[in-house]
Amino acid sequence: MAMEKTFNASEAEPRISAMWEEAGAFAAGANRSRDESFTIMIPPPNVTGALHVGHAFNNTLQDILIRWHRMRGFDTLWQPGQDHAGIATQMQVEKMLAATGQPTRAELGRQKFLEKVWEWKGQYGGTIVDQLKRLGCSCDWNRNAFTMAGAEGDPRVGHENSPNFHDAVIKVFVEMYEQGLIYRGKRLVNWDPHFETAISDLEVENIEVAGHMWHFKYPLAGGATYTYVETDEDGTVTLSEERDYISIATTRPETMLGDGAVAVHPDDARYAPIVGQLCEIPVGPKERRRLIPIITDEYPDMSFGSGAVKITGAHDFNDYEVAKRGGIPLYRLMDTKGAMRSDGAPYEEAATVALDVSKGLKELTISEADALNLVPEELRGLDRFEARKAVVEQITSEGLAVMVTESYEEEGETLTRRVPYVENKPIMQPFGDRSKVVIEPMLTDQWFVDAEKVVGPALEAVRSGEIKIMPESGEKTYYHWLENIEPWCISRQLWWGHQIPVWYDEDGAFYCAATEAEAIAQSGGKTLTRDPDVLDTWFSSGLWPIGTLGWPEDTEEMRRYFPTDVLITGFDILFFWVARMIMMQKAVVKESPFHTVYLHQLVRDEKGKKMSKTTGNVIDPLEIIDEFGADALRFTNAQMAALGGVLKLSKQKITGYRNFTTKLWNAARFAEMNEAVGSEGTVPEATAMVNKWIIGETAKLRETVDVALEAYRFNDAANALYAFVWGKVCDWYVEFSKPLLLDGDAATRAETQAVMAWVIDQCLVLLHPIMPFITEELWQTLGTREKILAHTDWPSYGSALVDPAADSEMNWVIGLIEEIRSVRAQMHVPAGLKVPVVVRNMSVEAQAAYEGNEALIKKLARMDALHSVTDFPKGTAALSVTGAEFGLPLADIIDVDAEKARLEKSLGKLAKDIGGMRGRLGNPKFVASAPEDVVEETRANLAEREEEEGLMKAALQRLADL
RNA sequence: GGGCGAUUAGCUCAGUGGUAGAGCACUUCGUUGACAUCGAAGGGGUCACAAGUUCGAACCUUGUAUCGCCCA
Repeated sequence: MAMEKTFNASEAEPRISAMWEEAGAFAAGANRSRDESFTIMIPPPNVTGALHVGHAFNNTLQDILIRWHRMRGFDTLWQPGQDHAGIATQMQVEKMLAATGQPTRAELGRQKFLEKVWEWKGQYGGTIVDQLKRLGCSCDWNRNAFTMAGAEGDPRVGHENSPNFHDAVIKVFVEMYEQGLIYRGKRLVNWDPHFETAISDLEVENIEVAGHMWHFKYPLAGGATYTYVETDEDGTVTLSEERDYISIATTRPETMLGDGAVAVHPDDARYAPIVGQLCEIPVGPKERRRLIPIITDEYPDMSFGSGAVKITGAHDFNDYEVAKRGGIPLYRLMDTKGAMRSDGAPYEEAATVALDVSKGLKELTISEADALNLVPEELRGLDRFEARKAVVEQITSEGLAVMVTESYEEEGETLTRRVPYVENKPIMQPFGDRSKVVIEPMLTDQWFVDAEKVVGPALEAVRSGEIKIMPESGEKTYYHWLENIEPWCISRQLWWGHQIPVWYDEDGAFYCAATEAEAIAQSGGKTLTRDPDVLDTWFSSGLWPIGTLGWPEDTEEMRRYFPTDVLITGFDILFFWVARMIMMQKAVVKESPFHTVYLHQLVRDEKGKKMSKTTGNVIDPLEIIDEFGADALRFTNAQMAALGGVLKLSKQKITGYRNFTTKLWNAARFAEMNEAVGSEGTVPEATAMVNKWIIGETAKLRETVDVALEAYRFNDAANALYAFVWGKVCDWYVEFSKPLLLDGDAATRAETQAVMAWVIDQCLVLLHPIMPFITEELWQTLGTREKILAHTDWPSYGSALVDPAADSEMNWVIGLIEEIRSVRAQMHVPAGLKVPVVVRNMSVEAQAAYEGNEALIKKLARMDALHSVTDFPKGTAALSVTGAEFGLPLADIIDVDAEKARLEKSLGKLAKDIGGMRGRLGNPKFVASAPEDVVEETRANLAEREEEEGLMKAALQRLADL
């Protein structure tokens, strides 16, 4: 049965996948031969997800580690699963409903809508699993988990064997609540007006956009005036005028309606005369303008704008802090959609109450202030950006905008006019990372994790080295965030998610319990209503390491596989997920969930740009697998995985590694054609130097690969394998073996077959973690095996197999062949022509090396005979080889000028090297301070180079005689 | 503004103190019995710049320039 010339990936991959699956090859503990476990938790892709290049990269690295450990006999588990992805999934299903003409979410109601989501999940939730299988991921697919498993409505499709994740989430919430780590509060949170839910700080993207800064006058109450004085650095007065207003700059005029105060810096002399007075918000019905106090606070920056800041505690995070410090009421202006409120009492009524508050006649509770709608009737119900326009217009038309003089051209003349002072300037605006709409700081009741209370052990775990974050720069980022951590808002006003286990009675008192029955019992038998909100998706994925192993039950898996070992994930979710997992596992089971975190960058296109649909530079890993095979993509991923490096994926690179699979295939094909198959796995005995040499090289490779993988240097492992297979086995060993296999005696032939078979097998074994498909296919094609390759033992041989004599002899042979080829090419000797070689002054070692390998030297250098001479004939090109003076007698063909140029060039290079080495050795300080082996090596090197130089010089001399 | 990182061959990037590397691209040659998805040979680099530490610096220190990323 002759092998095909190339590996047919599209035919073989599904077949091999099926074989692995049937064999249960990836089950937890498969091929286990020792006690240590090795566990990786997959970063659960969104259940809505489709495989993109980032997943492909990330999962390739995980699979490499998993397969490597499984082959080494560890009790290995790669835990797969999906994340329920609250917002993303709810969005996807709503889209589907709209596209298929079904009732909307609101029309369906909560229960029916959730049924639709579960249905959708059953239908499409397995997509990513199939795609990961195509990549060759050796997860224990029977254990596939889901972060919503066991929640209400779960029909258990696609994660039938996963534990009851929901119970774990609820238990943790209740426990953390009882420990005082979770609390409910009315706080300013990031509100997404599109999804009408609170989101966490991390889900907000601050993007710089073109914005405006308006300057308005807030008139002083009762027409009061003061002298406004500006001075320069020296204290010289630069401006002094009577004012009846205070000037305020704002980028958000629509929030003026909710102002509770104007703040100035306590050191700001300009406003000292009016601190404590009231001023008027210059918007709203003229007869009912609200008055607010002018207060002092450290927050305003005296050099920014006018130095005076309006304080809208309910719509700005900085103002919120000022308002809390100053006891300023928080007036909410918008509804959940980001429109101006239209609820509550008429403006006049609300404004009257607010005025009493400003005057100190009345105090409001937070809820009372929140109930007050201070939006004037004509603005109620308007979108916030419409309201902004209306407010600006109103103020300007009333003459309360700060005016500046602007010059303009008209009919060739330069004229001036007075215009409102509006600065065009870039401002940072918050956007929802999912909805892409402007986020509104909003005062709402939410649930929070008191992050400050759980952050300590998480910080300590990394500081103490219990958890190592790679690359190290990740640790700095981690510290920086955790040291400045804010409360984590975990409630979401969504339907798809873990519903918060809290029930309220009619009086608003609440009871936190795992079940409704327990809550009722707590309440003393009252009628209760459950909190409609669900938990942030990241709250549940934060429990991934234990929830997937059956916690809170005391399971066999928990005991065997927890704590897990390595987490491989993208840099972008260090805070979202990694830090929170550490915090939560520390809080719940008092252990670090893993000992190593490997963070990688985003996978980009070949130019380093982010892949995006709009740019059109998206590479679809499934198309790549179709075209080049999964192994080529995987090898490319491994090869580009330099720690901390930018990941640039190009089709050209993938093509190159696809070619590498072909190269490997053909080396195996050569072995098969020469019956060099059927290795027993034990290192073969060898007598021929060639065979001893390649065995030693293989041993070095195994060490290099293990050292690289141990250090998560996937690129080093991949590059070493590539260099070995292509540069050592294919370029040299296969060629060396030909004379032995074709013309050698029976014993040599048998030995070489055995060694070749072993070497190819070792290539397959060592390459398997990176390229599982082609190696498995070849493994089973080349012999009848006891075990599949995925379960074959990883070798442990090492440098003891290196034979120094074989090593130096073969390197000498390679050097000689390369030198002959080089001279031939530069002298333009026809490629097919066999040439004689002359030699003199051959050392014993050189003679032995030559004679031991004459057949293959002759073949690979295309030489016909070696003649010993006492003097080189005229027109002989000298070879730069140690241990003997070799030459190519090319009297008829030699191009004297070309040969002179060649010699001079190599002499130039030699002179540079020799100069450097002599300089160093001539420096007594070098000899005194440098390590002995460095000095020794330099001496030996120098001697060698000097010998070469002598040969070249003599050759040049001979040319001159021609 | 704060933090982190990068700058090495035409391109993409390895290289943590001891002779500057790989892949691709390029040039020349090749129907050599595994492979043209191939083989052989070759050209190509003041390691961003400046100063310092050192016997010795692409590598360590400081500064400068340029470019990224994260956070405000």
